[in-house]
Amino acid sequence: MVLGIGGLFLPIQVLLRCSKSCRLRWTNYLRPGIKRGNFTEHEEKMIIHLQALLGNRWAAIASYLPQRTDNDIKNYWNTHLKKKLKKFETGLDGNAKDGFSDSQSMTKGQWERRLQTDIHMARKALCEALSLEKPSSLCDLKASSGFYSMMRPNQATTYASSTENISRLLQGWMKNSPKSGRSTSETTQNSVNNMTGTDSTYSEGTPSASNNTDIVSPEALESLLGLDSSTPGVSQSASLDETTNIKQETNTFQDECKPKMETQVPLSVLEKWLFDEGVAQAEEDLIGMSIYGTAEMF
DNA sequence: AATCCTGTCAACCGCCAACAA
DNA sequence: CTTGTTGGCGGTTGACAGGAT
Repeated sequence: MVLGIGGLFLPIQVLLRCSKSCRLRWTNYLRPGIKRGNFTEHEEKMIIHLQALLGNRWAAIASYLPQRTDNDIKNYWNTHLKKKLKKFETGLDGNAKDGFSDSQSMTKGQWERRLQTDIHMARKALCEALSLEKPSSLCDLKASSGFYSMMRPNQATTYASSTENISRLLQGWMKNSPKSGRSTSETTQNSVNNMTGTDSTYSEGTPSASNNTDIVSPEALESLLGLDSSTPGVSQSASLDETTNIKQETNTFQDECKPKMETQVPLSVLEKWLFDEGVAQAEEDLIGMSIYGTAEMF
């Protein structure tokens, strides 16, 4: 049903929308330059990274993906990525065969390995950022339950409160990633500027942060992040050179974060499985990633 | 063909902060 | 300072489409 007004034919719904709805529809749907559907792998990786770093702060995440709306990213997270992480988590619970048995476009576990590498890179950037920053923050963080707690938005607030940290952290990761439409520093600063306004109180814990329900279980994410000192899954995923670096960085980080951590987390099912799969495939994937990384630019 | 189930996504809702009167 | 308005944000809902039974 349409109504004609002064030569303009408008859907009846338009007339019933409040200004707020109109704005929303414009920003989420009508605004020119919006890219819709079919998230690229790099976008997916960025979302995963940023979600891990920022929590469910979709507007902030969207600022790094100029062509995507926060709503779009939020939907994509809720419908696709959360599911993938869940699946991954299920796999860690000893039902790996169920988790990975599905025939998907990617080969068995490929996505997970990539995700693992992605998160590792994010962690690497985090290490760099933190090692540059006051070490005392690490002590605060280690007081809580390990690295995962740091990544949990409600507890990560201690860390996330420092916009400098976020900026540095993201720069650390993004310099390893295909450049986006905007330059890294530009987008980072932009986002940081966006965040400083409302997030100055973030360290105190915002409701949205504390209400975050998209949290993968500590075990799953710690394993994903390769927290445990024996991280074959991660090191197997990296090329030799990078493996060395990562190992060093990992050790550094663990030394800083969990110096007294003596209890070795046993190999997760996934890690065992990754171990079995061999280095070759992992390296192949990683090479593929770097190729992808340079090829698929915005 | 009909029904059920599931996935997707635009839109709505409520909360909060900024701003103006 | 108080109150009202507006805009931004994140969580959630509901309509719709497509596949499965």
